[in-house]
Amino acid sequence: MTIHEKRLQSRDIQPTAMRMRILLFMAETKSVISLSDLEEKFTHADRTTLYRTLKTFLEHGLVHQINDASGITKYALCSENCTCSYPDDVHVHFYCFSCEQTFCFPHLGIPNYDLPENFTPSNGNFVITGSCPSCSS
Amino acid sequence: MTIHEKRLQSRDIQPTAMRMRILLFMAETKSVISLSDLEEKFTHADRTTLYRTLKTFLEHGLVHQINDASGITKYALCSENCTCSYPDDVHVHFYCFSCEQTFCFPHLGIPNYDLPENFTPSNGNFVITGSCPSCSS
DNA sequence: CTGATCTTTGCAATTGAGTTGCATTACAAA
DNA sequence: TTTGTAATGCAACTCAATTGCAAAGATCAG
Repeated sequence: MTIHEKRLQSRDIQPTAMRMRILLFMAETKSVISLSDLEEKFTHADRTTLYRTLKTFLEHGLVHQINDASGITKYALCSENCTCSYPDDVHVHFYCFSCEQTFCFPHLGIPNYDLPENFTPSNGNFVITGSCPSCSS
Repeated sequence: MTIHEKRLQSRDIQPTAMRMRILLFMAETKSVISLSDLEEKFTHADRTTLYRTLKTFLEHGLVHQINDASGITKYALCSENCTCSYPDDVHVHFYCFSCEQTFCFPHLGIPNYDLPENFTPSNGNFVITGSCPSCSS
């Protein structure tokens, strides 16, 4: 059993061939991806399958979802011990408006905000927009 | 000349009847709205006009844009002296997954993050998701 | 092994937000 | 009033996201 297979099973996700390939791809690229990115990579697979795979990964806490300024939903692999809980596992992301790439900054956490009364937080989405190193020259 | 007319002119926006009505509506509701919200309110007006009005307001710094977990672009009036600059004028928003409403928390600013080298920030989008007072009962 | 059952995948079609081009109308300057 | 510019309305389109249903594959009991 591979490490990726274990990773899926530890999140109660049936490790099918398709899911293994997608997990492998996300682990290799180490970056934030969109559904379209998967479509470009897996031209033989159906859009719906890729879509539902991401949704399954999301529901089982294997990936987290990022809403950047592009309006396109992005996904990134969670760290091994992540439980996607607020605020500890929520971190900053960076969206480059030039190359439209999104980056994960796991070391940049978020403050434990003191919200107005009766506002109960459960998750967070923190995206800083700007120019990335490749586009800042 | 009304206060709203002045507000438009101070941002170099021609104060047409349509724009006055939309600004008035946004000032009255004091909340975060979407294009669809405007459509519901201004049934006689065209969708495109409302869309372009929001775009004009945005480009002239009269409103700021919020990308919450709903995937629908939201807008909120800026404070009088706001220049939409990062990080000083960027603040936290709250999205209720139950009633799907979004709230502005202008008093909750964002940290001045120390980003990795050559990442140049220009704007930020900080949304906390959870349950609002009306839905937390 | 075989059949029954449940899950996963593929195909087709739809929804809805966002956007654009162009014609028409309203407004402002000369 | 005339003329030019800006704003509005109408129609159509793009594209990400989503759903229903059928086909294929995996799992399990007998």
